[in-house]
Amino acid sequence: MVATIKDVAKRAGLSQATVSRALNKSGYVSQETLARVEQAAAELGYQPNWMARGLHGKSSNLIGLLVPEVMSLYDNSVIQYMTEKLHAHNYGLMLCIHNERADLDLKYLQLLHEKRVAGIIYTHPLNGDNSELVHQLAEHLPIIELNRRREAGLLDAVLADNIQGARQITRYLLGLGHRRIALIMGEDELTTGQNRLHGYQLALTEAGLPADRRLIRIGSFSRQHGEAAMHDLLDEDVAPTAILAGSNRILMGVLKTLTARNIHIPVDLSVAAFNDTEWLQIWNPPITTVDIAVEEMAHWAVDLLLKRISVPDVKPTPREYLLGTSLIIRESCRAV
Amino acid sequence: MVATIKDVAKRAGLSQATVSRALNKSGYVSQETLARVEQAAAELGYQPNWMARGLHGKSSNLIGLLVPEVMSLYDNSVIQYMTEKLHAHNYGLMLCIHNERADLDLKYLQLLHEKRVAGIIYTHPLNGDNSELVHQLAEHLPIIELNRRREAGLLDAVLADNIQGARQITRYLLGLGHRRIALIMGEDELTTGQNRLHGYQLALTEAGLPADRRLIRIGSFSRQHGEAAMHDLLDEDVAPTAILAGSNRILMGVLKTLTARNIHIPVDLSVAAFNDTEWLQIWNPPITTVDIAVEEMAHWAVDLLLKRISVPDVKPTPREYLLGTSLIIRESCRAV
DNA sequence: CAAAATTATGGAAACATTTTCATAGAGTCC
DNA sequence: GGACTCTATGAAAATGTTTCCATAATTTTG
Repeated sequence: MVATIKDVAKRAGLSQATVSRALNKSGYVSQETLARVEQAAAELGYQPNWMARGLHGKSSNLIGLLVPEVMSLYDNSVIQYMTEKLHAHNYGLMLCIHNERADLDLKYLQLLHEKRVAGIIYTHPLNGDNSELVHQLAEHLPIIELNRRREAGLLDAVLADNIQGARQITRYLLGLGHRRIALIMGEDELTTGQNRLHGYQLALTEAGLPADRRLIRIGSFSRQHGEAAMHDLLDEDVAPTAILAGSNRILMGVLKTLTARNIHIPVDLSVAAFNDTEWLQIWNPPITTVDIAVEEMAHWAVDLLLKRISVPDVKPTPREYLLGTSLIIRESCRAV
Repeated sequence: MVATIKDVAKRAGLSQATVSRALNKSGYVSQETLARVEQAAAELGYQPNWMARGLHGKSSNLIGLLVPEVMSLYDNSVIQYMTEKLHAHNYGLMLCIHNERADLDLKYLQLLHEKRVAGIIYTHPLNGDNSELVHQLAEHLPIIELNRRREAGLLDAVLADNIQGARQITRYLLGLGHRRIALIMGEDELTTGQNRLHGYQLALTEAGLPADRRLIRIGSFSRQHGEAAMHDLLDEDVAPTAILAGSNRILMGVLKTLTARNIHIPVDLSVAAFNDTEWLQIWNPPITTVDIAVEEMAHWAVDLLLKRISVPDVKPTPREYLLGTSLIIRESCRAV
């Protein structure tokens, strides 16, 4: 049988209340009493029961992380960082993966609510929209939007500066002499896609180039879309000289098509991507990409969430962190 | 304010007890009452409070998943499946990532213990060994070894049949006419590496071939080892005609080296791997590999754990599930 | 030196459930 | 037709904490 606070109290010859205060360093407790409590607790190997603890304040010591998948952006480093940081603050991390599906997302939102998590770090699914529920929940508990957003200024958010990133890499390609740069992008409803498109167009405009409709392929952030769009682009009268793949998944499709058509990077075509993965370094040739510091993203998200939890504010002014992007130049783009 | 069972009871004109029974489908409840309860619950948007629920039985409704990383084997599908299944049984999943480090692993083991998790699904870290603590913990709560094991027969385990898998793919290469098949493998302390080596040797022996020491490169499951070992093998007097990369990380290193040396797969060299990832399909040429059904692995692990939790047995006979492997033939190996 | 503030502790309520016990009507058995 | 069993429900206990309220002792303030 595991020791409860009652057992500690009995052993120390004190009341539960005092033991609780001593252990939590809340109210007044004398030095001597504190020592007695600590010794008794140690002797009994007492560990507070997490559930009973959470029962009172009505939030558990859990925070929910609801994301589309555990790869690319949400890979080891992000999740690892979050786990570690949260554990250090005595929070557990409850991971849910909605797999871009709104129905699963909904289920998990409810679940996290039921589990009375203290807060949620949330990435919208691509297919479907539960933001109504999200905003509703946000009235009771802090929610941080991570990496994606549907509407600006409503919730706290930690985002990549996608406008800047897209502009940066498009400029780079323009600098190499490319004039027909195609953009294969995913869903348009989210700021991610919108902003990347925006940054791309911005760079073109700055260079005095018109945005050619046929070079912009908006579909989904999927391998299928990347594959099909790439085929399509190659079948155009005037094929592009550079491709900007809007995500890792899209990139996979692009690469698949190029292999199938026996088109070589970068001699026949330059390719650049968004976000970095180890496989992009391994690829022959290594792929140039725009990346963000994911650890930093994780850091801000957790930090902000913990702050919101510790200083409850009924209607806080939404904060927004915009993460700078960095261009990782490899060998997949050549000058023309 | 969130609705409690009390509110539901009041609205339905019943007692808390009846509502509880109705919602949990435990004791006797009439059809009519059940309907009333469900309607009231729906109207109030009632969600049971998880912690009050867990307070009763002495274990939290959490189970711990302690794994090295969230990629390759432990990717979306595995974690997604586990989350879903566990949630369906009213358990939460607490994810911890030890990143192959024994010190982190230790920390998380203690943490999971403190949090009174009802059980742990556990994958040993490669660097270092906490199995003593693991066995100690296993006396109090069910622990399932996942995918890796240090010693047979002590704990419940869900493992891939690595002997069979390695044998299968080695046979395949032998069938293509290869006689000099190199194996680049990781740590030897875990059954994973041991068994894959064993299966490899088994297939060679069956074919009446001697196991050439110089073709076996045991190091770590890392990209670095793959890279170095591949270089080394190519510098041998008689270079191998086929490479068996012991993990995805090792494979990355192998591919990197081959690119650097301008060696083409499969014309110059055949390459096969263990475990499947989307990038293996994308690679040019797509890489042949031995894979296991990860969903099945997740399924057995969760199933077994839930069984152990529901039927507590002080000293259960350890169960072992061995998952069959399947050979996924792509285009990275050619007949010689 | 009296009043007020601070320090220290215990008793009991509160948290939201589940579970046990009690009660009682309705069938069923012999 | 009495003894049982089955069905259905409610009251209350139990779970392990934290927090609120009360009570004193001690210290500070005016």
